[in-house]
Amino acid sequence: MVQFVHPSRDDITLEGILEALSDPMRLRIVRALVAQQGCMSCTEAAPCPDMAKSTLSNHFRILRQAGLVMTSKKGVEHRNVIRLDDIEARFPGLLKMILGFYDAEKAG
Amino acid sequence: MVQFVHPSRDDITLEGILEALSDPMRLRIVRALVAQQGCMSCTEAAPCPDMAKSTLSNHFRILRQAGLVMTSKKGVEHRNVIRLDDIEARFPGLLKMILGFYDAEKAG
DNA sequence: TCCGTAGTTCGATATTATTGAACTATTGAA
DNA sequence: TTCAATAGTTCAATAATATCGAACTACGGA
Repeated sequence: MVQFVHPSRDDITLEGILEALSDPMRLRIVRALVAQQGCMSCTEAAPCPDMAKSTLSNHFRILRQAGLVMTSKKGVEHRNVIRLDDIEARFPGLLKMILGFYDAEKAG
Repeated sequence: MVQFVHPSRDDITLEGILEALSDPMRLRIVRALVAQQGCMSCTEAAPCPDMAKSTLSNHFRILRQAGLVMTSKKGVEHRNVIRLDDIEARFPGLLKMILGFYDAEKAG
């Protein structure tokens, strides 16, 4: 049985957040999770369909370790939720600002 | 004669900024440059004294490419300045917020 | 019980970062 | 001028990290 380790709110670091969000694929995953306002399986939140499962799994592991994502098991799939409250408590406004700029850039 | 390439303001990307700031050493360099409110040589802004010159040089190259730092040559040394205005124009509030959280974290 | 699905883990390869050594450009002193 | 010292870059080799496919685990349904 796979058990996930999530850092407590206070153990979320700026370095971890920046490191996690510095990868374009992970930024897209986080973007999708925030937009969803609920949980998504890993495959649902996948940033591109041709990415290897193992790579996707690794990205989620990094997002979990950074404290950005909380994963629980539900049946055969994993339910991933963005830890909005914890991130907001730790770094108020940061995620919203980054995603805002991200969206603006994508919108052109 | 070494000539430096700096992206124009509009070519500064969020991805580039996040990528550049996701490295702790580069974040410390940027921290120092902002605090200085003026130019610093590479060695002056070095995040730790035992870092290899080539590594330090590479970090500055990444910061330049991201559009965070502007480097000009003055005599035997390089004058590095943080591109505050350009970054603020492109991503208002972002750098200030990140550095604010960084300082808060360091203050413990 | 057996098959399909969703993810993880593992070992190998590909990419990226770091390093020391050699090099360039500039300054200052003999 | 010439020589040594300084600041930083470039290069080639190595160290570290990311990606991948294959094998594996766990669960659900036929």
